Amino acid sequence: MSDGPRLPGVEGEDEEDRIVCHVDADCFYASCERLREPALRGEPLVVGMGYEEGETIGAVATASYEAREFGVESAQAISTALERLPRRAAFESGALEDDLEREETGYYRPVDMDYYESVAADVREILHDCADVVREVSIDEAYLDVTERTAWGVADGFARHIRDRIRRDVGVTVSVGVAPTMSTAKIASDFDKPDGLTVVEPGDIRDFLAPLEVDLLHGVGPVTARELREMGLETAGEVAAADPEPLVERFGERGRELYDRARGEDGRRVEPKGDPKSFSRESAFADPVEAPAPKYDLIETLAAAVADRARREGALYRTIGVKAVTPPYDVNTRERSLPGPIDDPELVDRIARDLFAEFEVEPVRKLGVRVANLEFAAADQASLESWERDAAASESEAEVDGDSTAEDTDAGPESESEPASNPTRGTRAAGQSSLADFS
DNA sequence: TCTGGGGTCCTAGGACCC
DNA sequence: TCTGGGGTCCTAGGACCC
Repeated sequence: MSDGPRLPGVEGEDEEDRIVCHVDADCFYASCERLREPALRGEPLVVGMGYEEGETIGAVATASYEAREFGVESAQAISTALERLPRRAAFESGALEDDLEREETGYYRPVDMDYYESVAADVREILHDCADVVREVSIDEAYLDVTERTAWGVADGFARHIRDRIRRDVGVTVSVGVAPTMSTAKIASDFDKPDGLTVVEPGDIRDFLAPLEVDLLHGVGPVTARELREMGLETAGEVAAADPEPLVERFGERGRELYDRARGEDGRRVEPKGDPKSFSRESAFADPVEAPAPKYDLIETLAAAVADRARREGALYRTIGVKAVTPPYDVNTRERSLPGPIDDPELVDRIARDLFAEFEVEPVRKLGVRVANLEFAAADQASLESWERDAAASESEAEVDGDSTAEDTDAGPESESEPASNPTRGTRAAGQSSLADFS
């Protein structure tokens, strides 16, 4: 497969020059809405989470570029968005003040994940057709290793091909960044949105990154950006030229990473995403609630939803947790780990209630239930009772052959390319693992 | 910024073990 | 009884991402 020319003196795979492509859909949810409702094209459009037609609660999931002109931003409260950009429907029914122009209003739609998923699946198909390795980061974003498919010098044509094919066959626009590393490819895709195409060749990385503000680096949020500025570091170039020691001192391992990324150094290879680490469901009250009953009702609903999700995905969980957000916005988490992995909705409910009891009398704005420490070994309907029943019996054999069973899927690097959410993943041939054991 | 939902990774202290 | 040092697991919180 890799019969291409090798650089002299370069042996290790990690040192090999890769070509990484980052594909990022432009305001994806809004694009999807326009796909099935073409009248929304060119109009200000806001897609709201937890939003329902005519309501004012929820938050902005995606705002079209036209809506952003009015100061609508993602993660904003819908109520704020509505102040800046009133609903077109309200305008047309004459419900708004008469000095408002039609052009000063926009469309609002609730999130419809099932539909967006179906569009994303079409995009994914094209991406997998264009690359040997694809890492899907989220519904609207993926990294592709296209080293074997293109070369520096013609990479822009290859990226254009991906972009145009998605537009033609699916009908949504994406922005593409190409670079030798994941972190720079990501920044490149963001550089020229929407419908952008940016190629950063190996020799140009430092110059490309240098003028960028630190918060454009992946992993730098508001807190880190402020601290970096306090250290006198405003741009990626300044971070790249700085002494890394104070960064490591202040930010730990992340400081080192930050320094590397700012220099365009990133040893990560594009690898398919592994199994999920946790499942959670959460929900907010319209106003803080003090009475215990509605809170326990919500815990029950969330616990059932999470347990159901885990079962559908074929996951066992060993840790159950709750989250309670109390005013003003204090996030409290409690969790408990069990002796062994289970699939037991009753127990999720019981433990979630138990963990939540501490907040029974406090005002609560938001609640969540989570399961973690997941195992995707073939689910055999474990419950705590059955686990305890079996524990004594299996303890001795676990010592002997626990490592060579399906359980070792957790231990190694996530290099196996089995399809996710596949209940057969525990059935890997015994012969394969024994070969690996001796090598 | 007055706050939606679903995730990931890191850190730090304590328990516990050898 | 007090004391070392290393390793792992658990829990809570925080920053960040989309």
